[in-house]
Amino acid sequence: MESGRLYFDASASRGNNMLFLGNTELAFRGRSMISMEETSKRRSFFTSPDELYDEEYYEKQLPEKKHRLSSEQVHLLEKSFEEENKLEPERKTQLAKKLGLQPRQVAVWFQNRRARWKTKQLERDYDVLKSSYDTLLSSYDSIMKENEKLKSEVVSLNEKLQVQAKEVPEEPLYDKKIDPLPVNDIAPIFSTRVEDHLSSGSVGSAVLDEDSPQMVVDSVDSYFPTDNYGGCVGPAERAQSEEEDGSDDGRSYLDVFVVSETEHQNHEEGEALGWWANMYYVG
DNA sequence: TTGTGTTTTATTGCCTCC
DNA sequence: GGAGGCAATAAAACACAA
Repeated sequence: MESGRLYFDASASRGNNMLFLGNTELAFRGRSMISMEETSKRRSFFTSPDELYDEEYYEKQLPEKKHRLSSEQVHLLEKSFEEENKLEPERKTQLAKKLGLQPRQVAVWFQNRRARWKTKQLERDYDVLKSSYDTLLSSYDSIMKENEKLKSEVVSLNEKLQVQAKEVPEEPLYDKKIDPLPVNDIAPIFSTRVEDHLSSGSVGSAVLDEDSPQMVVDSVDSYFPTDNYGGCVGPAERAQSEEEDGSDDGRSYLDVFVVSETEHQNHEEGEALGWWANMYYVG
């Protein structure tokens, strides 16, 4: 208790106004706490009860004053708040005694402190969400660029393949009966698999549409069948991240086994059916 | 010194829980 | 119905630029 302070407790039960000197209740009526100095400036401390109960006098002479807690008081309250941000009655009483405050003041302080904490927490949450959004957006942009680049690569390779097919009809590397896969068929194949991965993966609740980030084919391993080639992408059987493979280029790698529809049926009979494609997310 | 914005202390009203 | 929590708000105290 700071010496020489009178405390008004409108607290005790809302509306039943009491005045405290230290922990001693005094009969009083009014709204706020007043410092001893201010009290003595306006009238003597030992004002008669009649005067104290004179509403008009009180309102004219005693404007509302608020008492700032000392830094030691605040420090102790903060320490206590760190331990536990809720205040059970026993702790409230103990703290109040220790600090020389009214239990109601301690309760109010905790209440306001919780409100401040909540506001800060909201700000922190906002910052986290925003930075996560920004990261996602930038990786989405680079994936889109990469996607465009790869699409045009597929187009040009497909054209070359068609030219080659005309010039060398008996080319043994692939089956002449099979037409090159149109690029429009290839794109949905990859995007479908990415959707599967993202919607259940580490990015949480990512919801993808046709504009959403898509997976990029990084390289295709050497296993090409001699008489046929890919039509669809099989289930991703092993996934690895940069933590696992030691690379640190911001990409998440995923090896995907690529199969054709027809060969998928063959697989049931135990035959080899496709090739590994190394895909990655930029992120 | 003063005007203005921010922080802190306190009140009020409503809600939930026991 | 009382106690305690919370949101909204008031108002004193404080900080600071002009």
